[in-house]
Amino acid sequence: MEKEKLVHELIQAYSEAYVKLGYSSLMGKIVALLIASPKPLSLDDIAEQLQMSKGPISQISRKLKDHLVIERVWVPGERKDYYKAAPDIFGQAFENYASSMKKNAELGARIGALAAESNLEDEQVKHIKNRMDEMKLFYNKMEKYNRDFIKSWKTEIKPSLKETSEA
Amino acid sequence: MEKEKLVHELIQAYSEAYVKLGYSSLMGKIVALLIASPKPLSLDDIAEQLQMSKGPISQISRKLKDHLVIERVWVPGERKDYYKAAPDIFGQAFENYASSMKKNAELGARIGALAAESNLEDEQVKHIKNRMDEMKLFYNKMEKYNRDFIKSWKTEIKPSLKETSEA
DNA sequence: ATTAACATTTGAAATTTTTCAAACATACAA
DNA sequence: TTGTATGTTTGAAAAATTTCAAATGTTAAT
Repeated sequence: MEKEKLVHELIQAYSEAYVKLGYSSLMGKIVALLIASPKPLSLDDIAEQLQMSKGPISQISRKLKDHLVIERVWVPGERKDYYKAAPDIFGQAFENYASSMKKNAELGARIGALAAESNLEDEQVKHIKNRMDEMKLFYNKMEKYNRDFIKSWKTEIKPSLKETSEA
Repeated sequence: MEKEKLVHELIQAYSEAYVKLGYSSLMGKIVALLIASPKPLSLDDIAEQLQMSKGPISQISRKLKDHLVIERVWVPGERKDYYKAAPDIFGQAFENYASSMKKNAELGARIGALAAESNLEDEQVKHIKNRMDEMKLFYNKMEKYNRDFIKSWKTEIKPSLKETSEA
């Protein structure tokens, strides 16, 4: 299979995966493109490869950079901005997801507390309280697993890779 | 705080959370409503509480049922369909997420294999291969953690709750 | 078999999101 | 300072999604 097809497939798959995760299709495409590129790409490069105007690419790239999934890098002698995938892009994406899950634990805690302040004699309120306690417990446990996983990835697994694809 | 406000807050929060996770707002609302309800609700009940027409509710409910997040239950003497939150709704939602993550490992494997079939002399192809290997490794490890977590939840943590909110 | 009570599908309307092209802003070079 | 190369914002157009109301199926009781 030729290189172009390879990259195209990756972009396609990422585009769909990102949509499924609630992000924009363009986000997935940019991420895939940068993952596939050994060299940093400029906004113009990205726009050209994706056949799109620069406006949305500028916005989405900034958002991705804010979320630490990609990085802006300086290329000597160049005036343009260049972007590349973050050194630990998979780990970083996971950390973003994990922090959004954290909010679920908080939600359980918050609504549970409100229920407790309310009338616990009421059958439905009692029911809600129970469900929220379960929710809190679930997402707190999950948080712990998430922390363990990312730690093991960062300290043991990832360092064992020899690629030296680092910045 | 009164009960209505409580439920309203939960619905609001779930609606937003579901959108953030890439599902529809209505999905989140239905889920929240069923979580908050001690009794199963009919499509009409849901439509009335959410102040919406029944069409979309019918569609989304079926989708939620297909994904095992809610269940259809038979209410004696009633002709209507009734729905309730799945007994382990949090665990089930997590399993759905975990299975979508599985696809990431598969993607890494698939594209990595394609790269290997291709010209590994090419710098970019080699780069892609490396990234895909990392991806595969990451999501495989994650899968293992996910399995461990859900197992521990189902066998140890959840059973320790005494609510008996089961079917 | 007919009717009544429901769920589901459908096509159009409303809404939201994405994208574009152009205007604008910024920073560097001359 | 002026001009040029670049990134960003913006308002409108295009596309996709959500919702509704009405039509259509489906099931169960009579």
